[in-house]
Amino acid sequence: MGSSAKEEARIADALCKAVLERKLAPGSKLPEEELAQIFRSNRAKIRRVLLSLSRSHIVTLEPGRGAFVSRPSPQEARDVLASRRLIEVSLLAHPYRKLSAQGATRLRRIMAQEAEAHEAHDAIAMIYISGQFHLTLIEELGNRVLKSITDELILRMSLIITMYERHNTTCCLSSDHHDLLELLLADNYAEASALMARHLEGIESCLDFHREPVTTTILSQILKPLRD
Amino acid sequence: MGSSAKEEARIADALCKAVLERKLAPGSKLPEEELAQIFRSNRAKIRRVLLSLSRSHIVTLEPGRGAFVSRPSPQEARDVLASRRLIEVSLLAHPYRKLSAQGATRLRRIMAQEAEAHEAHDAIAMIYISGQFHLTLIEELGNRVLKSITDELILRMSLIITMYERHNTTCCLSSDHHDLLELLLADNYAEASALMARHLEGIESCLDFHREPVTTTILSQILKPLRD
DNA sequence: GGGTATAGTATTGTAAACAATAATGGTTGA
DNA sequence: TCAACCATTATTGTTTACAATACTATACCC
Repeated sequence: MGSSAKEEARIADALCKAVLERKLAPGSKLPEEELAQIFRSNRAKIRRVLLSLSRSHIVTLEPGRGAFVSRPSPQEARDVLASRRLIEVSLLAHPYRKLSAQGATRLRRIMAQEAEAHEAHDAIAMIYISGQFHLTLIEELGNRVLKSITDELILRMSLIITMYERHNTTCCLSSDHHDLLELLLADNYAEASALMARHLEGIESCLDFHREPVTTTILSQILKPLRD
Repeated sequence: MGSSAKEEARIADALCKAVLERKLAPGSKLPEEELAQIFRSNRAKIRRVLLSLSRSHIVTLEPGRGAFVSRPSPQEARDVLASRRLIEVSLLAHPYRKLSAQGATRLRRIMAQEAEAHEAHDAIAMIYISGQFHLTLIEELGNRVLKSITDELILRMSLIITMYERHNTTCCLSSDHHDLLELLLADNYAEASALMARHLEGIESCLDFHREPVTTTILSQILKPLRD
């Protein structure tokens, strides 16, 4: 049975979600045995998952020392941000196809969740849902390849924000998402693209690459609730 | 010693090069034991390499059946082409930074190699060098993240061309590369971007997604010269 | 007291044997 | 002659034990 690949995907997803939700700090050690116990799995599977995540630049494998949550350098951070901006801004300016009614519905649904999380002051949920908004937008106006590329970029950006976020800042204004959808529905892609540029620049302006990032190496206790 | 990662990179590179040079046909079986012998390695390392390549969509792992060179579907092909077009065209229109003198030199050197291969009627070398031209361009005007993204897209495109190329067509006119460089040196990025769009569309126009692709499952004999 | 060396411990890396699964070929019966 | 079934073979998947390496703590010397 092909449940092995499924199980590995489950573990990888749990780890990615932990990164997205800023629970796994960059630099954290990821011991194989410990992960195997947490996910009720075995070292071999964990090992494959870590190899996969290292290919996505989420995890860094140091030979002989083990796996660590990646710590993107300021240069890598700038490159990731610029790449994401290039893709999203360009796609909005020259969409692969126009936003369908169905697509608009999907986006609205996500925005409703976003508002809900906002009401509940659930910052963690908001980060995740915000990512989903961007990804859905790319899938609707673009294609799946761009989506999977951006998926990885968003994950890497999560690490970047955790490392370099300036204090007392609130990233990713949800009002932008609302305005964005309005512009798309009005077929105003030029303005939508410009707004997206400002939106992403807004996130970037919350970063400070000079600050030496705190390396809160969180113990894996935090992963346990994410098992399933 | 960290020679293990090096060795795996060597094997992965050899396989990627074989894909780039159209020697490994899409659909070809990649038996673990055979690869281990060819590369004088062992199954464990081959296994990790195949897992890595599967994450890059170069190889498809079918549980219980083994690894195969990927066979991108027409839809996936269209998505890969569109994504690459988006990235390269947008980057030329809005480059991260202008082409430096050093960058121009790098590109000229690659174009010289291209001319050389053209003289020698070495079609295989030309494909590889042409890819290098595009990648260098992205590295010079953009950044490393975009480069590595495009690196993967070019590899996937190689599979796509092998599968869907119309007969009697010559893809990727090298004269375009020459004109492109001239435009960049003249600081005419708008025209360069337009030329890149035409250039990539030219490649796409050589494809025919209706044609059922020939599955020349090449035996791995062909890989042996690529061992080192 | 601090720094270095060393013994012990924990973790990662590798290999090999075994189990499970899918492909192959031959046989039998209609 | 063809098709279905079964046995054989080959290949993949998993587990285990072991080897190598890096970390930790203690003791010893300067």
